[in-house]
Amino acid sequence: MNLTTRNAAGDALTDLILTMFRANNLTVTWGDRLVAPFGLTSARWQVLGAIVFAERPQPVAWIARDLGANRQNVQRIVNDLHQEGIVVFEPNPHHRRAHLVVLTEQGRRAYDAAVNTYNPRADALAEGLSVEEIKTAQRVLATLRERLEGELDAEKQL
Amino acid sequence: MNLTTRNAAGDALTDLILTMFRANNLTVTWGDRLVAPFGLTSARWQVLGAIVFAERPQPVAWIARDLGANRQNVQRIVNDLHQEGIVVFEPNPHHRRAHLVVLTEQGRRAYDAAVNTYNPRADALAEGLSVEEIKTAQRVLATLRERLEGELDAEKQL
DNA sequence: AGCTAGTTGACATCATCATGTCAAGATGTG
DNA sequence: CACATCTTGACATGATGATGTCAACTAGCT
Repeated sequence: MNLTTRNAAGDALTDLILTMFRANNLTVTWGDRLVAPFGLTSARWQVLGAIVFAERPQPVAWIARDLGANRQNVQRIVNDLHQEGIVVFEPNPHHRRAHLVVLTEQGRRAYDAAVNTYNPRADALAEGLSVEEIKTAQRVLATLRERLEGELDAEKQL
Repeated sequence: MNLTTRNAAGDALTDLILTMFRANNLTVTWGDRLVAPFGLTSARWQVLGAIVFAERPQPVAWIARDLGANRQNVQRIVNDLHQEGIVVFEPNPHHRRAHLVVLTEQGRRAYDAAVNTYNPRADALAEGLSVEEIKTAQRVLATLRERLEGELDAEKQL
Protein backbone atom coordinates (compact mmCIF):
# COMPACT_ATOMS: atom_id res chain seq x y z
CA MET A 1 0.00 0.00 0.00
CA ASN A 2 2.20 2.78 -1.30
CA LEU A 3 0.61 6.20 -1.32
CA THR A 4 3.69 8.11 -2.37
CA THR A 5 6.02 7.80 -5.32
CA ARG A 6 9.41 9.18 -6.25
CA ASN A 7 10.47 11.06 -9.33
CA ALA A 8 13.37 9.96 -11.53
CA ALA A 9 15.93 11.85 -9.49
CA GLY A 10 14.60 10.40 -6.26
CA ASP A 11 14.84 6.90 -7.72
CA ALA A 12 18.39 7.49 -8.89
CA LEU A 13 19.35 8.91 -5.51
CA THR A 14 17.90 5.83 -3.80
CA ASP A 15 20.04 3.59 -5.98
CA LEU A 16 23.03 5.75 -5.19
CA ILE A 17 22.43 5.56 -1.44
CA LEU A 18 22.10 1.77 -1.46
CA THR A 19 25.28 1.45 -3.50
CA MET A 20 27.01 3.89 -1.17
CA PHE A 21 26.15 1.76 1.87
CA ARG A 22 27.97 -1.22 0.45
CA ALA A 23 30.84 0.69 -1.11
CA ASN A 24 31.41 2.47 2.20
CA ASN A 25 31.48 -0.76 4.22
CA LEU A 26 33.79 -2.42 1.73
CA THR A 27 36.11 0.58 1.68
CA VAL A 28 36.40 0.63 5.46
CA THR A 29 37.10 -3.12 5.58
CA TRP A 30 39.60 -2.81 2.77
CA GLY A 31 41.31 0.11 4.51
CA ASP A 32 41.43 -1.80 7.79
CA ARG A 33 43.37 -4.62 6.18
CA LEU A 34 45.57 -2.25 4.20
CA VAL A 35 46.96 -0.44 7.23
CA ALA A 36 46.74 -3.25 9.80
CA PRO A 37 50.47 -4.04 9.36
CA PHE A 38 51.26 -0.57 10.75
CA GLY A 39 49.10 -0.94 13.84
CA LEU A 40 46.36 1.21 12.31
CA THR A 41 42.71 0.89 11.34
CA SER A 42 40.59 3.01 9.00
CA ALA A 43 39.30 4.97 11.99
CA ARG A 44 42.76 5.54 13.45
CA TRP A 45 44.11 6.48 10.05
CA GLN A 46 41.41 9.09 9.62
CA VAL A 47 42.23 10.59 13.00
CA LEU A 48 45.93 10.70 12.16
CA GLY A 49 45.06 12.34 8.85
CA ALA A 50 43.18 15.08 10.66
CA ILE A 51 46.16 15.63 12.96
CA VAL A 52 48.61 15.79 10.05
CA PHE A 53 46.54 18.14 7.93
CA ALA A 54 45.75 20.50 10.78
CA GLU A 55 49.20 22.16 10.57
CA ARG A 56 49.11 23.14 14.23
CA PRO A 57 48.41 20.85 17.21
CA GLN A 58 44.77 20.69 18.30
CA PRO A 59 42.81 19.36 21.26
CA VAL A 60 40.72 16.25 20.74
CA ALA A 61 37.42 18.09 20.47
CA TRP A 62 38.67 20.13 17.51
CA ILE A 63 39.86 17.04 15.71
CA ALA A 64 36.46 15.46 16.22
CA ARG A 65 34.75 18.51 14.75
CA ASP A 66 37.07 18.42 11.74
CA LEU A 67 36.15 14.81 11.14
CA GLY A 68 32.44 15.27 11.74
CA ALA A 69 32.76 12.51 14.32
CA ASN A 70 31.75 12.21 17.94
CA ARG A 71 34.03 13.78 20.46
CA GLN A 72 33.83 10.76 22.73
CA ASN A 73 34.83 8.21 20.11
CA VAL A 74 37.72 10.30 18.84
CA GLN A 75 38.83 10.68 22.45
CA ARG A 76 38.93 6.92 22.87
CA ILE A 77 40.88 6.44 19.64
CA VAL A 78 43.37 9.16 20.56
CA ASN A 79 43.80 7.61 24.01
CA ASP A 80 44.53 4.26 22.36
CA LEU A 81 47.02 5.91 20.00
CA HIS A 82 48.66 7.55 23.00
CA GLN A 83 48.89 4.22 24.80
CA GLU A 84 50.77 2.84 21.80
CA GLY A 85 53.14 5.76 21.43
CA ILE A 86 51.70 7.05 18.17
CA VAL A 87 50.70 10.42 19.61
CA VAL A 88 51.63 12.39 22.71
CA PHE A 89 49.76 15.10 24.63
CA GLU A 90 51.37 18.50 24.98
CA PRO A 91 50.31 21.31 27.30
CA ASN A 92 47.82 23.77 25.86
CA PRO A 93 48.66 27.38 26.77
CA HIS A 94 45.00 28.32 26.30
CA HIS A 95 43.37 25.49 28.24
CA ARG A 96 44.62 23.53 31.24
CA ARG A 97 42.69 20.32 30.52
CA ALA A 98 42.38 20.32 26.73
CA HIS A 99 45.83 19.02 25.85
CA LEU A 100 47.18 19.28 22.33
CA VAL A 101 47.60 16.08 20.34
CA VAL A 102 50.94 15.71 18.54
CA LEU A 103 52.28 12.92 16.34
CA THR A 104 55.40 11.14 17.59
CA GLU A 105 58.20 9.99 15.30
CA GLN A 106 56.71 6.53 15.44
CA GLY A 107 53.29 7.95 14.59
CA ARG A 108 54.71 9.83 11.64
CA ARG A 109 56.35 6.65 10.38
CA ALA A 110 53.10 4.67 10.71
CA TYR A 111 51.15 7.37 8.89
CA ASP A 112 53.69 7.66 6.08
CA ALA A 113 53.78 3.89 5.70
CA ALA A 114 50.00 3.82 5.43
CA VAL A 115 49.93 6.57 2.81
CA ASN A 116 52.70 4.96 0.78
CA THR A 117 50.85 1.67 0.79
CA TYR A 118 47.60 3.37 -0.09
CA ASN A 119 48.70 5.62 -2.96
CA PRO A 120 49.33 3.00 -5.65
CA ARG A 121 46.21 1.10 -4.58
CA ALA A 122 44.12 4.25 -5.00
CA ASP A 123 45.44 4.73 -8.51
CA ALA A 124 44.63 1.11 -9.29
CA LEU A 125 41.07 1.43 -7.95
CA ALA A 126 40.49 4.52 -10.08
CA GLU A 127 41.83 2.95 -13.25
CA GLY A 128 39.49 3.18 -16.21
CA LEU A 129 37.39 5.86 -14.54
CA SER A 130 37.75 9.38 -15.85
CA VAL A 131 38.74 12.14 -13.48
CA GLU A 132 35.60 13.99 -14.52
CA GLU A 133 33.18 11.28 -13.50
CA ILE A 134 34.98 10.69 -10.20
CA LYS A 135 34.73 14.40 -9.50
CA THR A 136 31.07 14.38 -10.44
CA ALA A 137 30.49 11.56 -7.97
CA GLN A 138 32.35 13.48 -5.31
CA ARG A 139 30.30 16.58 -5.97
CA VAL A 140 27.01 14.70 -5.78
CA LEU A 141 27.94 13.12 -2.45
CA ALA A 142 29.18 16.47 -1.16
CA THR A 143 25.80 17.97 -2.02
CA LEU A 144 24.04 15.11 -0.27
CA ARG A 145 26.26 15.63 2.74
CA GLU A 146 25.57 19.34 2.90
CA ARG A 147 21.83 18.85 2.74
CA LEU A 148 21.80 16.15 5.39
CA GLU A 149 23.99 18.25 7.66
CA GLY A 150 21.50 21.06 7.16
CA GLU A 151 18.52 18.85 8.01
CA LEU A 152 20.15 17.32 11.06
CA ASP A 153 21.27 20.73 12.29
CA ALA A 154 17.76 22.02 11.84
CA GLU A 155 16.44 19.19 14.02
CA LYS A 156 18.77 20.24 16.80
CA GLN A 157 17.10 23.63 16.95
CA LEU A 158 14.07 21.97 18.46
CA MET B 1 58.67 11.30 3.97
CA ASN B 2 56.43 10.28 1.11
CA LEU B 3 57.97 7.99 -1.46
CA THR B 4 54.83 7.42 -3.49
CA THR B 5 52.44 9.77 -5.22
CA ARG B 6 48.99 9.46 -6.77
CA ASN B 7 47.83 10.44 -10.21
CA ALA B 8 44.90 12.76 -10.82
CA ALA B 9 42.36 9.95 -10.74
CA GLY B 10 43.80 8.58 -7.51
CA ASP B 11 43.57 12.02 -5.94
CA ALA B 12 39.98 12.45 -7.08
CA LEU B 13 39.09 9.00 -5.79
CA THR B 14 40.61 9.84 -2.41
CA ASP B 15 38.45 12.95 -2.19
CA LEU B 16 35.45 10.87 -3.16
CA ILE B 17 36.15 8.26 -0.48
CA LEU B 18 36.54 10.84 2.27
CA THR B 19 33.31 12.54 1.21
CA MET B 20 31.60 9.14 1.04
CA PHE B 21 32.57 8.37 4.64
CA ARG B 22 30.76 11.43 5.91
CA ALA B 23 27.81 11.24 3.53
CA ASN B 24 27.31 7.60 4.50
CA ASN B 25 27.33 8.30 8.22
CA LEU B 26 24.98 11.23 7.81
CA THR B 27 22.61 9.20 5.65
CA VAL B 28 22.43 6.39 8.19
CA THR B 29 21.79 8.83 11.03
CA TRP B 30 19.20 10.67 8.97
CA GLY B 31 17.50 7.38 8.06
CA ASP B 32 17.50 6.25 11.68
CA ARG B 33 15.56 9.34 12.71
CA LEU B 34 13.29 9.15 9.69
CA VAL B 35 11.96 5.67 10.47
CA ALA B 36 12.28 5.70 14.26
CA PRO B 37 8.55 6.51 14.65
CA PHE B 38 7.77 3.12 13.08
CA GLY B 39 10.01 1.13 15.38
CA LEU B 40 12.67 0.83 12.68
CA THR B 41 16.29 1.80 12.16
CA SER B 42 18.31 2.10 8.97
CA ALA B 43 19.67 -1.41 9.52
CA ARG B 44 16.24 -2.93 10.19
CA TRP B 45 14.80 -1.06 7.23
CA GLN B 46 17.46 -2.51 4.95
CA VAL B 47 16.72 -6.01 6.18
CA LEU B 48 12.98 -5.50 5.62
CA GLY B 49 13.75 -4.19 2.15
CA ALA B 50 15.65 -7.36 1.33
CA ILE B 51 12.71 -9.44 2.55
CA VAL B 52 10.19 -7.45 0.53
CA PHE B 53 12.18 -7.45 -2.69
CA ALA B 54 13.01 -11.13 -2.52
CA GLU B 55 9.57 -12.15 -3.81
CA ARG B 56 9.73 -15.50 -2.05
CA PRO B 57 10.51 -16.13 1.64
CA GLN B 58 14.17 -16.78 2.40
CA PRO B 59 16.21 -18.03 5.36
CA VAL B 60 18.31 -15.51 7.23
CA ALA B 61 21.59 -16.54 5.61
CA TRP B 62 20.26 -15.77 2.15
CA ILE B 63 19.05 -12.35 3.22
CA ALA B 64 22.49 -11.63 4.64
CA ARG B 65 24.12 -12.60 1.37
CA ASP B 66 21.73 -10.36 -0.56
CA LEU B 67 22.69 -7.46 1.66
CA GLY B 68 26.40 -8.18 1.63
CA ALA B 69 26.18 -8.21 5.41
CA ASN B 70 27.26 -10.66 8.07
CA ARG B 71 25.02 -13.61 8.66
CA GLN B 72 25.30 -13.26 12.42
CA ASN B 73 24.32 -9.61 12.57
CA VAL B 74 21.37 -10.07 10.24
CA GLN B 75 20.32 -12.99 12.42
CA ARG B 76 20.31 -10.75 15.46
CA ILE B 77 18.30 -8.06 13.69
CA VAL B 78 15.78 -10.60 12.38
CA ASN B 79 15.45 -12.09 15.85
CA ASP B 80 14.73 -8.61 17.21
CA LEU B 81 12.17 -8.02 14.48
CA HIS B 82 10.58 -11.34 15.36
CA GLN B 83 10.46 -10.40 19.02
CA GLU B 84 8.51 -7.29 18.06
CA GLY B 85 6.10 -9.04 15.73
CA ILE B 86 7.42 -7.48 12.52
CA VAL B 87 8.41 -10.83 11.00
CA VAL B 88 7.55 -14.46 11.68
CA PHE B 89 9.41 -17.68 10.95
CA GLU B 90 7.77 -20.27 8.74
CA PRO B 91 8.85 -23.87 8.20
CA ASN B 92 11.28 -24.45 5.36
CA PRO B 93 10.43 -27.57 3.34
CA HIS B 94 14.07 -27.83 2.28
CA HIS B 95 15.73 -27.34 5.64
CA ARG B 96 14.60 -28.21 9.12
CA ARG B 97 16.52 -25.48 10.94
CA ALA B 98 16.77 -22.70 8.37
CA HIS B 99 13.31 -21.20 8.80
CA LEU B 100 11.87 -18.82 6.25
CA VAL B 101 11.45 -15.19 7.25
CA VAL B 102 8.09 -13.65 6.40
CA LEU B 103 6.73 -10.16 6.98
CA THR B 104 3.66 -9.88 9.23
CA GLU B 105 0.82 -7.45 8.61
CA GLN B 106 2.35 -5.19 11.21
CA GLY B 107 5.71 -5.51 9.49
CA ARG B 108 4.21 -4.62 6.14
CA ARG B 109 2.58 -1.56 7.67
CA ALA B 110 5.85 -0.43 9.26
CA TYR B 111 7.73 -0.90 5.99
CA ASP B 112 5.10 0.94 3.94
CA ALA B 113 5.05 3.77 6.45
CA ALA B 114 8.83 4.05 6.21
CA VAL B 115 8.78 4.12 2.41
CA ASN B 116 5.99 6.65 2.27
CA THR B 117 7.86 8.91 4.65
CA TYR B 118 11.07 8.46 2.71
CA ASN B 119 9.86 9.01 -0.86
CA PRO B 120 9.20 12.75 -0.75
CA ARG B 121 12.35 13.30 1.28
CA ALA B 122 14.40 11.50 -1.36
CA ASP B 123 12.98 13.73 -4.07
CA ALA B 124 13.83 16.77 -1.97
CA LEU B 125 17.40 15.61 -1.38
CA ALA B 126 17.90 15.06 -5.10
CA GLU B 127 16.48 18.45 -6.08
CA GLY B 128 18.75 20.49 -8.32
CA LEU B 129 20.86 17.46 -9.20
CA SER B 130 20.42 16.03 -12.66
CA VAL B 131 19.45 12.39 -13.05
CA GLU B 132 22.56 11.93 -15.21
CA GLU B 133 25.02 13.06 -12.59
CA ILE B 134 23.32 11.04 -9.88
CA LYS B 135 23.55 7.99 -12.10
CA THR B 136 27.19 8.74 -12.83
CA ALA B 137 27.86 8.87 -9.11
CA GLN B 138 26.05 5.58 -8.64
CA ARG B 139 28.05 3.98 -11.42
CA VAL B 140 31.36 5.16 -10.00
CA LEU B 141 30.53 3.80 -6.55
CA ALA B 142 29.30 0.55 -8.10
CA THR B 143 32.64 0.19 -9.86
CA LEU B 144 34.47 0.88 -6.64
CA ARG B 145 32.32 -1.69 -4.90
CA GLU B 146 32.98 -4.36 -7.54
CA ARG B 147 36.71 -3.85 -7.38
CA LEU B 148 36.84 -3.95 -3.61
CA GLU B 149 34.70 -7.07 -3.54
CA GLY B 150 37.14 -8.61 -5.99
CA GLU B 151 40.17 -7.68 -3.89
CA LEU B 152 38.64 -8.88 -0.65
CA ASP B 153 37.51 -12.13 -2.27
CA ALA B 154 41.02 -12.65 -3.62
CA GLU B 155 42.39 -12.29 -0.09
CA LYS B 156 40.15 -15.10 1.09
CA GLN B 157 41.79 -17.50 -1.31
CA LEU B 158 44.92 -17.42 0.86
C1' DA C 1 24.45 -46.60 3.43
C1' DG C 2 28.58 -43.95 4.68
C1' DC C 3 31.72 -40.12 4.27
C1' DT C 4 32.92 -35.33 3.31
C1' DA C 5 32.17 -30.64 2.53
C1' DG C 6 29.28 -26.75 2.70
C1' DT C 7 25.30 -24.33 4.90
C1' DT C 8 22.82 -22.61 8.77
C1' DG C 9 21.44 -20.88 13.34
C1' DA C 10 23.15 -20.24 18.18
C1' DC C 11 26.50 -18.37 21.09
C1' DA C 12 30.40 -15.49 22.31
C1' DT C 13 33.86 -11.69 21.94
C1' DC C 14 35.76 -7.39 20.55
C1' DA C 15 35.77 -2.85 18.01
C1' DT C 16 33.28 1.07 16.62
C1' DC C 17 29.93 4.46 17.18
C1' DA C 18 25.77 7.33 19.03
C1' DT C 19 24.22 9.22 23.06
C1' DG C 20 23.80 11.02 27.75
C1' DT C 21 25.78 12.77 32.06
C1' DC C 22 29.15 15.01 34.94
C1' DA C 23 32.81 18.03 36.63
C1' DA C 24 36.71 21.03 35.43
C1' DG C 25 37.89 24.80 32.96
C1' DA C 26 37.25 28.89 29.73
C1' DT C 27 34.61 32.88 28.04
C1' DG C 28 31.54 36.69 28.00
C1' DT C 29 28.51 39.96 30.51
C1' DG C 30 27.24 42.68 34.23
C1' DC D 1 34.51 39.91 41.15
C1' DA D 2 30.03 37.16 40.26
C1' DC D 3 27.25 34.77 37.23
C1' DA D 4 25.59 32.17 33.23
C1' DT D 5 26.98 29.70 29.19
C1' DC D 6 29.94 27.04 26.41
C1' DT D 7 33.81 23.86 25.83
C1' DT D 8 36.32 19.85 27.05
C1' DG D 9 37.75 15.38 28.85
C1' DA D 10 36.13 11.37 31.70
C1' DC D 11 32.84 7.92 32.35
C1' DA D 12 28.91 4.93 31.23
C1' DT D 13 25.42 2.51 28.28
C1' DG D 14 23.24 0.49 24.32
C1' DA D 15 23.22 -0.44 19.19
C1' DT D 16 25.71 -2.09 15.37
C1' DG D 17 29.09 -4.66 13.02
C1' DA D 18 33.19 -8.06 12.23
C1' DT D 19 34.92 -12.31 13.55
C1' DG D 20 35.39 -17.04 15.39
C1' DT D 21 33.52 -21.43 17.06
C1' DC D 22 30.19 -25.07 17.51
C1' DA D 23 26.50 -28.35 16.55
C1' DA D 24 22.64 -29.43 13.55
C1' DC D 25 21.54 -30.11 9.02
C1' DT D 26 21.87 -30.70 3.85
C1' DA D 27 23.88 -32.14 -0.41
C1' DG D 28 27.16 -34.47 -3.19
C1' DC D 29 30.07 -38.33 -3.93
C1' DT D 30 31.48 -43.15 -3.58
